[in-house]
Order: sequence, then structure tokens, then C-alpha cells
Amino acid sequence: MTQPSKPTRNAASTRERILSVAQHHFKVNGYDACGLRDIAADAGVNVALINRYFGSKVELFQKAVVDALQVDDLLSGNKDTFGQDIASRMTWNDFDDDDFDPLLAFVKSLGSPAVGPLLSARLTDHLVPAMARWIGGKAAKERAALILSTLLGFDMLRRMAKLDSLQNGNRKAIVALAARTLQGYVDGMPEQGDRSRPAKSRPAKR
Amino acid sequence: MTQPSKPTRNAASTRERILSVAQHHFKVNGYDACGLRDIAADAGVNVALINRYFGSKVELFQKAVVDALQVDDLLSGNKDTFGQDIASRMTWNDFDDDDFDPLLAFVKSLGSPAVGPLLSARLTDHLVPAMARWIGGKAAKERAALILSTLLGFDMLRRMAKLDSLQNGNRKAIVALAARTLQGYVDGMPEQGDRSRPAKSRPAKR
DNA sequence: GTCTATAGAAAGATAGAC
DNA sequence: GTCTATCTTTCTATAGAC
Repeated sequence: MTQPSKPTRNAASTRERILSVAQHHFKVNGYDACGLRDIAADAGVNVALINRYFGSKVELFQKAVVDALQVDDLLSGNKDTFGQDIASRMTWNDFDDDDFDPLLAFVKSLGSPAVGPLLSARLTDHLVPAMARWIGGKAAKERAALILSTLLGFDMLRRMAKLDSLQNGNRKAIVALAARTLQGYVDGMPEQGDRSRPAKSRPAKR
Repeated sequence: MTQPSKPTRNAASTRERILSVAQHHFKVNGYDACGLRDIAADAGVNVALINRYFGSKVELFQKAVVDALQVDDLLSGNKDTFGQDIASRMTWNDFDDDDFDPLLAFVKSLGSPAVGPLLSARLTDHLVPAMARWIGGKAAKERAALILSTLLGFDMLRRMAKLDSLQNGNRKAIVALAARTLQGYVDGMPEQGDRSRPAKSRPAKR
């Protein structure tokens, strides 16, 4: 029995355990609604240790969630099939188990005045630029931001709000529509010659 | 001086004032991060009155935010110009003043375990069905949910995260792209004959 | 109709013993 | 390296005086 599962008196291991449990709690309840006491209890350690190792609740959140936020796994595929690939992945059956999902933690905590600014900064400084660099072209940052807003908005309604239409609805239709949207953002502007609007009248409405 | 601005000893007026201030606070800080004391102070009344009139913080939120959530103003236009109309409106210069915005309060509070379920229910029972009825056609609920996820995701990044690319970026490009997305959801499925993917190989990736 | 006063719980953080 | 004990603040909610 030499598994290092919980070797009493090992700072590194304890730190990792706290971090892992914190990620889970932040993902489920968001920043404001989860307490250090609950995290400590789940991690099997004392509350005091959290502040000892991380300084404060905000700094714990920084290490557990903010630093973990990245878009690299979205950018590993083919640009021509990005829409299809990501749309399919978005609609996968929930793997709501233990595996950490920083994106969901992001959505659940963005509203908090305490850590919202941290998440915004991460978005501005890393996520958007990284995706913009990958897609390239004109208005790359705007298009990158639209892609992220699509993913986050979808997750917000599907997994946070547990909206049935998106969770158990017509998956094929959802994937087709979302894929078109995402691919449209990657490919760029509709220019003018798009067949989208057949030059309808469009009288000066309001 | 007979303005009913703050007629001491008027329950109805006081109730309205509390409600209005609460809407503002919920919109700015979200449910979890704002206290009844702050709301009472801003409203110029005593904390006890809030519970007296509304019963509890959750019930206050119900009246102030949940009941105010609706999509009627989105459905008053022409279906053929829905994309353009809404995309333009989404990107308006911020009117962050006092006027209440239930959609923003929604996004800021959805993560809260205390009121998240209330917001989900409102979405499922009213917002999605109302929009689905309006757009009609196949997979209407799924398309309605996608429209709402687009609006909420955009607001989340633009107004909550204050993402610069969406707030001060190339507005023309954003409107064009978002309009195409939204109109696509209203019009429905791409069917198969869309020119989107030129029958690329797409080898069984991963 | 509105207030004071307070109960009662829970939060984050810290000092210091073991 | 980890824990006990405690400080301080803040929260929602309620009972009851004015």
C-alpha cells in the first residue's frame, strides 16, 4: 500500500487536492456561492490550510480557474471543419462528472464583482488574442469574440440553465445551425454578394 | 410641493422604490453579491421593510427580475429583417444608466444556486416558447434557444466582461456577422444544398 | 407605515499550538 | 505540515416599539 493517495504530511499533494476540489466547487456553484469551509471539508483538510497555501479565496480562484482557462484545445483542428467539429463537441452528452471544465466555471463566476474582473482580463489578454491569431484575417478579434460568445452563450443555456431544448432537443438541427454560425465566424465577413437577403424592400422601419 | 416623490407613509410608493432600486442592484452585482442592506440604504428605507413587503430576498428577486423577463420587444419587428434589427440593437452604445435591463440581470444571476432555478424555469416556461411560437417552423424551440443563447452570450462578453473587441471594435463587422447568424436561426435549417462546405474530403478526423 | 434592536448563522481570515 | 480556536464582519430574517 504505497499509493500516494493521501500521504499525510505532504504539502504538494495537499495543495493539489485543494486545487482539484476547488475547481469542482467553482464549476458547480460559482465563486460567490461556495465557501472555503465546504471546499476544505471535501478536500479533507482544515480551512486554515487554504489561506496558508493560497493566501485568499480570490487567489485560490485565480490558480484554480483563471489560470486554467485556455482555448488551445479548440484550435487543434482544421479551420475548414471548425464549425462542424466544435458544434458537435458542444452538444456532447454531458460529462458532468468530476472532470474540470473551466469554461463552465467561467460562466458561473463572471457575474461576481470579486472575480469578474479577473476573468475579463484573462479573456482580453489571452483567450481572444489566441483565437484571433489562429483565425486571422480582417476583424479577427471581433470574430474571435463572437466565436467565444457563441460557445459561452450556448453553455450558459444548455448546462447552467439546463434548458431542455438544448439538452435533449433535436441534436442534429442544433449541430447544423451552430456549425454554420461558427464556420461563418471563422470564414469571415459575408461581403456583399451573399444570397442571404434577397433585396427585400425593408422600408425605413422605426 | 405636492410631488409624490417620497410621500412618507405610502406603502405603494415605497414598494415601488424598493423594487426599482433592487432591479438596479441585481443588474449591477447579481443576486449573490448584493445585500438587502445596500438596497434598503439606496432606497432610503429600512431593511426590515423589504422582508415586510416581499417576504424574502428570493421573493424580491422574483418580482424584480424574473417576472420582468420577457422577449416581446424582440418579436415586434419583421421576421425578414430580424437579424439586422436585433444585431443593430445589440451593439448600441451602452445605455448603462438607470434603465433596468432584465436580460443583464439574468446573466449576472444565473450562476447563483439560490435563484438560478427560477431563471431556468422562466426561460423554459415563457421565453423560449414565446419566441418559438413567433418564429415557427421545424425545431422551433431549438432555434429559439439558439437565438437567446446568441443574445445572452453576446451580452455576457460585451457588457459583463466589458470585452473591448465587442464594445469598441469594428461595429460594422460585428453587426454583419451577428445579423447573418440570427437571421439564419429565424429562417431555419441550412438543408443540404447550402454552399457552405464544398464537399471537402473531411477524413475521419479523430 | 416605518423604525430599532437583535437573533442566529455563516462567511473569510489569522495567530499560534502541536 | 496541519490543526484548534478565535476575531471580525456581514448576511438574512424577525419581534416588537413608535
